[in-house]
Amino acid sequence: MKIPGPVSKRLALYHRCVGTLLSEGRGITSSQELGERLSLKPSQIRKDLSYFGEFGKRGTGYDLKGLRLSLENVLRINKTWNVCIVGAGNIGTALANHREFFKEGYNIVAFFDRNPSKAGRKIGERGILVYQMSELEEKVKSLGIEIGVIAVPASEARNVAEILVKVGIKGILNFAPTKIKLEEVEIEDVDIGISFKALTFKMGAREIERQRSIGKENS
Amino acid sequence: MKIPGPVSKRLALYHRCVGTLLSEGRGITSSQELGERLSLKPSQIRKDLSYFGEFGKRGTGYDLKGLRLSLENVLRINKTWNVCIVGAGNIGTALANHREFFKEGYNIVAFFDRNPSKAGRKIGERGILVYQMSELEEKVKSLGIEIGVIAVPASEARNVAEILVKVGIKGILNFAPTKIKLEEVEIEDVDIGISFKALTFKMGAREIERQRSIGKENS
DNA sequence: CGAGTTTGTACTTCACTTTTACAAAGAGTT
DNA sequence: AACTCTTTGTAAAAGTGAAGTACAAACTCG
Repeated sequence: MKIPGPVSKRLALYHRCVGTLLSEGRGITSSQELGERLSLKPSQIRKDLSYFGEFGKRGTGYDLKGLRLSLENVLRINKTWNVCIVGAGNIGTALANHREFFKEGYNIVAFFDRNPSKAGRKIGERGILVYQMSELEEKVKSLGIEIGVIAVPASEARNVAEILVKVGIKGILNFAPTKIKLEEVEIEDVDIGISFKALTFKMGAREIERQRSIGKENS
Repeated sequence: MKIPGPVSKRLALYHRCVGTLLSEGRGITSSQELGERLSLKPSQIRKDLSYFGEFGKRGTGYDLKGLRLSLENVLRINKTWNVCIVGAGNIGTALANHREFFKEGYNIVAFFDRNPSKAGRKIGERGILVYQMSELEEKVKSLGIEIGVIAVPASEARNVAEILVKVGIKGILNFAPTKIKLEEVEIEDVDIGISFKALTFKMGAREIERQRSIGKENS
């Protein structure tokens, strides 16, 4: 069965919300409550979940612990993923210090950098080692790395992505401001520059709308 | 006229692609070329642009400099936006060091942090000052800040957003792992945790598909 | 002037997403 | 056990965006 694209991000939101509810000491929830917290229609939540099974109990709702487990299976975070970051710059460092990711099953185990003088350094609070690019293939194997984060300039991003594919990486999180398209691997883009521009575009649209409605008012 | 949501992000992509073409020394382009570079249909690009005017020349294509200017008007980056970052942590520092944003019209002018001991420090290569939260209102006015970046833990994010709205901020870029919904302001979320989970979900889906097709092959 | 391009746009079709609506299943009460 | 209330799961309908088609209009170039 084909799963619509946006579902994956919503599932991740559900998982996070379930975690929040659990930490508030709650035991069960409903599609309605989740919908309120996430500004989504309850029916959409039920439909999204129905792609993967029946996790609720009619008349009661969803058992939070069970739902979390189910979502973790669906999202494939019932295991720890070993992650490497290519590019030992600011973004990479920020990621390495974000202990949230480790808690959620993503374990950053190595940095790689084109600049050989960075090799041997330790990055961030957890002191993650920087290796040379030439060591990538060996380290991916020996450390069991399955996910690569691209945190290099746009001009190098495609090249890095191809290298990652070549050494057997199956998933890439791309922070470089460029669209990479490769058949052999899943790529998820995090494009902050585009987000800034989309924001100012929407701010402009809102401003125009505001002025238009004032104009109408006075006419 | 109602503009479809996905259009804003595509416009930002066009703008970036136009910049790349210009830096390659090119003078004109066509919807076909843009389509090839961005993996989009030429008709969609023409359609997106047509929402905002007629920027091309029939028989020739688009003058790159003119198109860039037009896109900058549409995206509201024909001016410099003054930006503040709330939360002087790792993400904030990474943003402050990203000179790309400044080049594109987003000028980070101040940090704010709840922790008073951080006040007075200078962050990043450009030495941007950290102020106390109590100085927010005054600084937003005196520095002409219009955009706020939320780079604090999820638990504080909503509170910070409400403060930002109160002092007159019109646009928020939210890096905290939580969905904030406020009527009075445009909010754009950058949610790295969700991107990680969406990635492993897709990796799992691809794996299942692969196994399924192997199974079919052997039956 | 005529052939060849390429845009801008109207119209259609298609695919996907969201919403609506309701039967089915269970909980709680009397 | 009968009845009410709640909430799920899902089929069907409605809505939305994307893709494809088609073509007149505008421009270039020889």
